[in-house]
Amino acid sequence: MDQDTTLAFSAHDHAACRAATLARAEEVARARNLRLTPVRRRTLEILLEAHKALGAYEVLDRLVEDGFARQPPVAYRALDFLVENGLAHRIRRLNAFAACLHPGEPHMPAFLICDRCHTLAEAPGTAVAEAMHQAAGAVGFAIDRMSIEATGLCPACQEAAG
Amino acid sequence: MDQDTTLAFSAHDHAACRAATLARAEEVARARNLRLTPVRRRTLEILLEAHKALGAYEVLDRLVEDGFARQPPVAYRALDFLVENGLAHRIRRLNAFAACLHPGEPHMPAFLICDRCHTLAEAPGTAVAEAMHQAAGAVGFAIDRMSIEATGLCPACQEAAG
DNA sequence: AATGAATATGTTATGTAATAACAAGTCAAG
DNA sequence: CTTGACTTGTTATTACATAACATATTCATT
Repeated sequence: MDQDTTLAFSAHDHAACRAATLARAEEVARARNLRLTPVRRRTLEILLEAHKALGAYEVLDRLVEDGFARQPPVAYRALDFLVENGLAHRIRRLNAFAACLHPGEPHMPAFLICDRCHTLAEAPGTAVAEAMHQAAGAVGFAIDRMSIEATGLCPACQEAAG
Repeated sequence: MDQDTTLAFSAHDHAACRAATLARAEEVARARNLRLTPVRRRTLEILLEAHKALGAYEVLDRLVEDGFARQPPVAYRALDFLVENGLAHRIRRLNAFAACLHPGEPHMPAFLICDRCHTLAEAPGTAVAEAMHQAAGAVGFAIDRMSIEATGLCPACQEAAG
């Protein structure tokens, strides 16, 4: 298991973590000629600061604090842009969004959502994705995108819940 | 690959298919002492007739035709009951519901959603689920439930689009 | 049969998530 | 310096989901 995944369930330096991820995201944007405009950049920062999944309207609330208009499209457009470009992920079970922790690296995240503390971990889903492609291939289905999400209890909450 | 999955993407006798599935669902309900009341039974029939994923309000529209009140809880309660008891599935990517095609048989469905014709197939996701449990176990996460969904093109639509 | 606990339904209202549509502004390439 | 692509501002609407509480039904137990 890689380090980042483990980190999601442990205490760590959020500030350093998010600064590094943001820096990597900016590199990716530059390399691909993406326009990381103020709203978009701020939206990504917000997701990184939260370090968990945020609903579009929660993001919007924070954008408002930064002077942007309180209008759903403001948040949705920025979030959609980030998701389209692999800088954020959409968590369907939560109707929420989270910053991608591995921008640039092609990866198929499998999300682990704690029912109790709502921490979100991005586990490496390569094996999962492979099994999925196999199952789909067997019936001739050509996969474009997939969402692989699980709910349950993170290590800490398992202890707490006994 | 099992037969049912293949069937989802081919022409077949919908009427016979849904009658058989409904019969199996009724057996399951009897065996487990579930109360398959009129709304619930009718809701299941509606899902089976559609043979694709339906939004809660689409289900509600059809329930209204059968004399039930046009109130969201009517549809949601019936749908939630069916999902809770494994007689239907919730497709998160679509905010929609579909009848389970294998009621009673424990299974982990992997959903394949065609972007073009919106057909939904329930592929056997055992291998996928296993890979998932492995990935989760490695970080100490205890999975309760998971959703495995993919969008893409079904065989027929690949040809049409190709 | 009476009764009480659990379950299911009827109903009103509200909360939450997401998008349509169009006008106006920005920016880089020709 | 203008054209075309992209981005943003703004209004309004649509879609999805649940809270809360009253009523009724069911079923096991007296």
